[in-house]
Amino acid sequence: MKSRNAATQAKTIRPAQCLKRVPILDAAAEVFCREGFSGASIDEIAEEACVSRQTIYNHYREKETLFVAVVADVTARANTALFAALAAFPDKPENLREDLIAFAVDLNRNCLYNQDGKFLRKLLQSEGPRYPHLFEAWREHGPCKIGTALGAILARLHHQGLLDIPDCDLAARQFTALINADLQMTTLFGETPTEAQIRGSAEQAVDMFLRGYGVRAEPVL
Amino acid sequence: MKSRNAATQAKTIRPAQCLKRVPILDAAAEVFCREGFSGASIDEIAEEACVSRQTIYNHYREKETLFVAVVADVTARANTALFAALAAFPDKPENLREDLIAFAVDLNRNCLYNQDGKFLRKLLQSEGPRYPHLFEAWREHGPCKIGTALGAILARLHHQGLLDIPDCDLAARQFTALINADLQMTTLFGETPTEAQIRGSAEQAVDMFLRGYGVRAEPVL
DNA sequence: GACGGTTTGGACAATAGTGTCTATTTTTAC
DNA sequence: GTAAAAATAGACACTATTGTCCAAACCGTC
Repeated sequence: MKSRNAATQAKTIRPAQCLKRVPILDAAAEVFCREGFSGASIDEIAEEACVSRQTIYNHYREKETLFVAVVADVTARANTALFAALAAFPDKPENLREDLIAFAVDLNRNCLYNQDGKFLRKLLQSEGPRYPHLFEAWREHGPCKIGTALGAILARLHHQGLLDIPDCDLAARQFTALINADLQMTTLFGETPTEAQIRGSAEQAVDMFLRGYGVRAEPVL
Repeated sequence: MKSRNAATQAKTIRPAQCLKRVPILDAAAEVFCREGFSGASIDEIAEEACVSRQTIYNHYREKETLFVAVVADVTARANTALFAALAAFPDKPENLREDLIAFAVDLNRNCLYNQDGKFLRKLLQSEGPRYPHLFEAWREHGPCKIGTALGAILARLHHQGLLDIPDCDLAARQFTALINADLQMTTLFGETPTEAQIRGSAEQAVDMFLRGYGVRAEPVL
């Protein structure tokens, strides 16, 4: 919005070997998550990062630039965690119930209910409409991928005769919904669920899922 | 935070017959929902309500008072809508599948995915941690009640031999989770689902629910 | 039409936050 | 050791916003 005369302070620091980028991004994620975009102040972020305010302006020209960088940072981490969880599902499951439960626990613990997941839940909802393009990369590589990728896994299980699923994409959405069923009340408080809650929720969800889609001869023990 | 000398402007307008309270509350809900608490300005609310800024300060001493009033207003509406949906479920369902679908549609359309539901989803998440007591009335009468009340309905259906449910409270949570399974991706965009989406989601959810908990002789047609 | 309660508009001080500039110091690299 | 890069601290203009004060205009009813 300013005239930005190219001679003086027109460029930010890039070189990548800077000690302060990571602390700034972490602190900014924390404060943005707690206060929202307009509620977060640069001073507060600087203090939490143990960094001078000017340093932040050196790296990111303005508040919005910093916010964009934080979102990119968090979404990248969230996506790699998501792919790791998907890749960890065994090709030939030996105990289907246990494998599904382990997958659900992994997904919830390392993707949805860790710090990054909390950030994305809150910020996407509050600032998403204002930055339509900003979370698009995450939506496409994250939640959209989880649908198709999990759908593919379920299709394989169906093909292997371990499950009986008419619509695999729908079943994938239902699976992710079920593993959150017990935890949504907890997140209403703004708290993060305990390990025991995550485990219990996953067991209940998988049992319901298998009751609906298990091969009807007898549920896998 | 100010000295507030009791002689001058110490009391707000109460008499209840004031033409401007409703427009103010509606506009404030809209702006708070769109901008968040700290992002919303009194001037913006006044303009949207077609009201002088001073009028707002006459009714509600400060921004926070207005916010509290808005939350109370919205939660009251949301709770009555919720009880209406619960009360509308028939005592002796004739066609269980259709009755459950109608209930799910009613719940989603009139409680979770209308304007009030959007407000509560967004504001509880962003401002909930800062006002722990503020949303408590809604949580107790709303989401907590929906669990027990829906659990009671399901227990009755189990008792009537129309369903086979080992844990009714768990089944209630799973039911609400399932009817949202298809819509969560839509809400990530900040959009509100269409009537057709709500209907389709309800059908898929009830079918899955009945596959898991229907009496196993034959699914109700 | 007079009166109390309500609404309005404008002016105002106080505060807080953004972004800039500059000079100085610390760290890193060669 | 020296030079470049990065970090710091303080002061600054500018803007936006909150909340207050006041006088005038606008209702309704009696």
